Amino acid sequence: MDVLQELEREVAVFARRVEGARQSWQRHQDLDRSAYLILLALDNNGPMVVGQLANVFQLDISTISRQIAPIVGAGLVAKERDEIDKRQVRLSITPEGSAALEATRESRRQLYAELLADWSDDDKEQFLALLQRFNDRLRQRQQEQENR
Amino acid sequence: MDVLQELEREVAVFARRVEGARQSWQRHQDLDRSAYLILLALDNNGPMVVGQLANVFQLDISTISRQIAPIVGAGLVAKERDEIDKRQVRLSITPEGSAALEATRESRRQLYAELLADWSDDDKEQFLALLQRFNDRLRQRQQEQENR
DNA sequence: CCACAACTATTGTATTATACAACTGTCTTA
DNA sequence: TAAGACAGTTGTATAATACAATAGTTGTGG
Repeated sequence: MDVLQELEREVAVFARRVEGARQSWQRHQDLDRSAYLILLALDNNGPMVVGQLANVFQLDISTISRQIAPIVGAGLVAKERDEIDKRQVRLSITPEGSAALEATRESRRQLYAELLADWSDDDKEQFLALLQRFNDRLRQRQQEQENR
Repeated sequence: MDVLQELEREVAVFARRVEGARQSWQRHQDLDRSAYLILLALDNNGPMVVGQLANVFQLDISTISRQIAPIVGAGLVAKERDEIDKRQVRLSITPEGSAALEATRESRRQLYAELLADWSDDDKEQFLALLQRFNDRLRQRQQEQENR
């Protein structure tokens, strides 16, 4: 068996499946994918400007600009011009945003608890470690591609 | 550290990243994602009808119907009405389709060889096994959701 | 046995996520 | 200080998807 080929295939299927599952998984009150990821980033890193988010997600600034509109409208993130460089727009998570993030996070944690109910702690930790390693590698590669 | 929560997050990032990487990874002659996955399925399972493919990928029949048009046009899959049930359309991979699939597969195998260059064989096998297990679980869950 | 309901696939239409282009306002530098 | 670089927004285009309407085919209950 060619492990690389199998892995490649499994990753392709995985991406497709996770993507497809988005709609059906999502409970009504949950944040949608882009909002969730943006709030996660702001929660993790503290306030960020639009371009930084675009960079993190490897998306066009215009895409982020559009994705933040509804979550700013909903009061989940605050938007203010940077005082030092007035071109930039600084985004920070609000208390309401934190609450919404926590709710969605909990809802998803539940889902994963169910999905991985029969996995040993060791398996879960292994999977997490390998996924993180793979993600780091992908991030690194994307950086390289930019600087070329 | 909450392993489930970390895992959930890592999966979300992973899906986003793999999705985003699609364009930049894809060499010019390679099959696009939908063509690649459809040819993989036909190669694996033998001839299938449109509805079966839709079921495998959890997509609407109309979506598959549209996705097969270009690959039929390119001669990579053959399309014929089922003789027994003339409503159905039977799809099978052609020799050209097999060749195209093999080429894309090899190109991706190369990419993965590079991405995972410093992984031990053991790590790769572990990751593959865990991914497969997770994918199986997702498939199973989607089945459950349908029958409800 | 046949009319009508169910099913398969296609095509029309709408939505969503995305990128690129044009533009505005701000900054930096020669 | 004028010219170019930069950050973000908004307009427009494209791609992937779902749902609705339709056409052709099959199965079934009176």
